[in-house]
Amino acid sequence: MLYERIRNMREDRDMTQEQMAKYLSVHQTTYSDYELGNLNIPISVLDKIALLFGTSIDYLVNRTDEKIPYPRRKKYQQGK
Amino acid sequence: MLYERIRNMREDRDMTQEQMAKYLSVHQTTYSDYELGNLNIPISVLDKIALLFGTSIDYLVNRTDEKIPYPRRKKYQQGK
DNA sequence: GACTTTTAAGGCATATTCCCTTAAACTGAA
DNA sequence: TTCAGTTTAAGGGAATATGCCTTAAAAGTC
Repeated sequence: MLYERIRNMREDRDMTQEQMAKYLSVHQTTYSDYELGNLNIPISVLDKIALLFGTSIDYLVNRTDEKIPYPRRKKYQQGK
Repeated sequence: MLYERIRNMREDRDMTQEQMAKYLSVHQTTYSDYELGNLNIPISVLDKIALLFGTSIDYLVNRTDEKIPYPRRKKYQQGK
């Protein structure tokens, strides 16, 4: 499943969907649909999740098994 | 601009939007909207672009300045 | 200038998103 | 083992976004 890692990392941190939803400014049901793969996760959301979990988008979407994030850009502005 | 790097990497390779569109199985105008930021690029598309350009999604969306991607997963299935 | 190639804009049917309400699943204490 | 509280998921629908079409504009080429 595409977003299995996000679910696992959330559970590893003992966070609820409600907490994640609040952090991401979406509804709990929307977040649930993200984890279930019913909805495509927008880049802006993946960006925030990667930041929260200290990993890369590539890792979140299973492109790599390396958990450590790429070095962040100095001037990087968090996407809206 | 969010997708400026994609445009630059495409031009570096002397590819037209039409060629990119064909590779991604979308219309040229859709691809144009991607580069212009009029449309959000789905993960599946970013994945294919990263693969084509030999970089990471994180690099494409300006999360890092590191162009070289982490090693790909062995069993990684290209998302639809 | 004319011609070709490439990129962008306007418009629109369709698909998707996100939230709401509600239901189901899970937890733990009494 | 039931009951209340918590957490997650399903159904439905208004609002929004998507992707393609046609066409226009821009950029090269001769």
